[in-house]
Amino acid sequence: MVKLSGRWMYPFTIRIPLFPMAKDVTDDEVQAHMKPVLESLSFAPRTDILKRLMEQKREEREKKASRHIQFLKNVYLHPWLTVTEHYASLGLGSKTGTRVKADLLRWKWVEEIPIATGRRGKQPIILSLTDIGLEKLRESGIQARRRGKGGAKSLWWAHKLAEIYEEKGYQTKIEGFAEGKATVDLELIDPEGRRIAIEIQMSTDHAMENIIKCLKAGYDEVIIASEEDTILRGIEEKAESCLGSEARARVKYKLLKEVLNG
DNA sequence: AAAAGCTATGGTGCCCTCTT
DNA sequence: AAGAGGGCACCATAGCTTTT
Repeated sequence: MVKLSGRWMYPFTIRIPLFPMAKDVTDDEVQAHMKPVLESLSFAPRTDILKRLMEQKREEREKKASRHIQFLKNVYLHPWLTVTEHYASLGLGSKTGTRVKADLLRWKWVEEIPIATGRRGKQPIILSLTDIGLEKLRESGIQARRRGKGGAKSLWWAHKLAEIYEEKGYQTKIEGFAEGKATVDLELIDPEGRRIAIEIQMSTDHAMENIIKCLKAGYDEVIIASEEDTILRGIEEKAESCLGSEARARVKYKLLKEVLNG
């Protein structure tokens, strides 16, 4: 019984006839003796087998890689999902999901971003595409645009807050990926029909533009929300000097974790 | 007030069975 | 044999509570 690891798919049997052989036999004599025997045997050229094997290996690799690409695509399309939510939405168990994620991290296709929720327990983790990851998506024929770094985080907050407010009976609308459009991160309509805009600020950048944009759009209330108190204070300070008292009264400043847990 | 302990929450690892 | 997947124990963490 012969089994060749890796090069021949199945074990096979061979028969070796007993043949008394003189000790001083030459190679030529052996070849001459074996020639008619070898010619009578059928054989498959090894190149075909190798081709088939390589094909099979390639298919396996592609199948595996496609799972990684699927995961990557999911991260791109739903950047607000946490790690385990990604697993669930892809139908991966925790084991498989963890493995795929570990690969993506090892290859530096994605980065982990923990979120300080202000709640007890481990911080949920979301994933963000790296430049390499973005390139991989494009190589796979998926149109993918570069998105801002704080993007995934603010989307997570927007979705989480939307969840919270929906439970309280608000209508909610989350900003999509509309390019260049002046939309707010999260739009709320309370049960009485008051329109509220929530802008999630990861830094003080563009804060005043956002506030003015929302005020002009006619929201009854504008909430500036941030993870950090220092950011809120910084924005508020600017607003104090830029806005009139009427406008100032419509703007509120809240810590994200307090909105989430309050 | 600092330290230690508790606990809810999110994520991970091990071991097992089943399938291919 | 290797991979998939399920079950379950375990780890890490941060806020809360109790002890010192």
